[in-house]
Amino acid sequence: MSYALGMSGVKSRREQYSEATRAALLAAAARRFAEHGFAGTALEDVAADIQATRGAVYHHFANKTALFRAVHEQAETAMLKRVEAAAAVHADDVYAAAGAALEEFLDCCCEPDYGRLVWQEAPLALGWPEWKASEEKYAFGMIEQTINALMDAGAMPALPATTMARAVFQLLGGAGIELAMTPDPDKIRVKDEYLQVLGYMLGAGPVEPAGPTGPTGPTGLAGPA
Amino acid sequence: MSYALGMSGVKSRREQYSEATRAALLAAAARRFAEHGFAGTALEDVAADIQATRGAVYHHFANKTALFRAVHEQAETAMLKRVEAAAAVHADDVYAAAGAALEEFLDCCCEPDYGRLVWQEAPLALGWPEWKASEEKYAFGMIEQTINALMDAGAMPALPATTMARAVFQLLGGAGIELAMTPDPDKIRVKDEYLQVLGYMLGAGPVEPAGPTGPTGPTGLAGPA
DNA sequence: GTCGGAAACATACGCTGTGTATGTCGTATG
DNA sequence: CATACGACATACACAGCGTATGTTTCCGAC
Repeated sequence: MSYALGMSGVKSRREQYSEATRAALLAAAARRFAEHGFAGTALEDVAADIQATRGAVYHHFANKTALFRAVHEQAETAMLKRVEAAAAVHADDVYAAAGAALEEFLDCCCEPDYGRLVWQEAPLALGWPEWKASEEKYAFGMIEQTINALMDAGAMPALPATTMARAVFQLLGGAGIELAMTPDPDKIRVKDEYLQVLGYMLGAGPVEPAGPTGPTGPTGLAGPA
Repeated sequence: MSYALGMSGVKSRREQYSEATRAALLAAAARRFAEHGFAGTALEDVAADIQATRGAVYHHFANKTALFRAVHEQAETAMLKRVEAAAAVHADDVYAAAGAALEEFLDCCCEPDYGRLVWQEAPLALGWPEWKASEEKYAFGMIEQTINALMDAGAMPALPATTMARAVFQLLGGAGIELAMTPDPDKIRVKDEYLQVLGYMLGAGPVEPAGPTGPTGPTGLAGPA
């Protein structure tokens, strides 16, 4: 057993190089996957972007799917971090927190890569079962939590929570993919329209066309009566 | 120009044979695509199901994508026909018609093939832009029509209709895919839960847990106040 | 310091599957 | 009955994944 220093936090030069190429591969793969889709990208090209060969890819990842899995996981954790940070600002107000989280999520989807990667390619690349299991950990888990909080607060009748969460989940996914594919100049408008519609559907009532910093917050989620 | 009889409705024996194999190919492809996905099915296997070779496939269809396109279009028109028939029963009542259409659509999605084909494989096989354009003609067009009717009837505030339709569209798609993947014994329960949730989101208010033939119809869509 | 040894790649190969080009056979038509 | 065309089957070229096998470079021990 050599390389005993690996676990002490000190990285040998070889390890540093290796991690660098691995990171570079991930970055290149993310770009390619987001732009040309999973099936549309050849590992040869990914490797070429790094001035390497497919050998490097297959050294760091078991296969094409594993590479995508890594890219996907990276994108998801980054999103989750952003959304949690946005929600944490309103730790005292459930409604404001939900609204902030919602908007931050939609912003993530405006990032050209995220929507395509997570909502379009992932189910294909990973297969629906694994994709669903993955979302259970990320977006879906977060949504279910929020839904439960809103139900407890009385802002929403006690419907089957899981199915409700799934519906919202799918709704956000649709909005996300739509936003990801919308040309830049229209993004803001479409996003606002989605916020309105989501506010109506979740708040379960007509919503005044509040400005982005209106009295009920950007989502139009109405507080308790 | 020979075969002048082709346009008089009379089919020569050759044409009959040709159409038969074409139809058989479509049927076989539909099964394969639904079961193993687009990327997971080899044209070789599709042809083998017909006791033919890939030559036959490439004779009738330009390429793999074109074959899928034909299968997809067939599934969509069949669905549309069913839903329209279900809605036509309640020609006088907008709410009942919308409810019947909704439930029939979900039933279509319970068909093992439809959900997977249309909502999972189609965007991949056809590419997102073409898939979206296609849905514009089928499901989405129908939904937008219904939404407009509901808005006109005052059952729904005048939100951005197109975005609202897109949201509902995505919602139904999600329900469809979920139902398509749900094991048989749970299908009825999940479908009912979705009907409840959809009723809440669309009717924009709490919904009494009505039975399948309750006073407000199976969707829980409330009539005008 | 030098000497195994292993990690980090590169190179070479086989396989599967698509798309295309060419061949063959039957059938409709003059 | 000869000929042409449609409906396929066969054969081939090529791309892309996965694997097996080198080759180099660094690390650690003696």
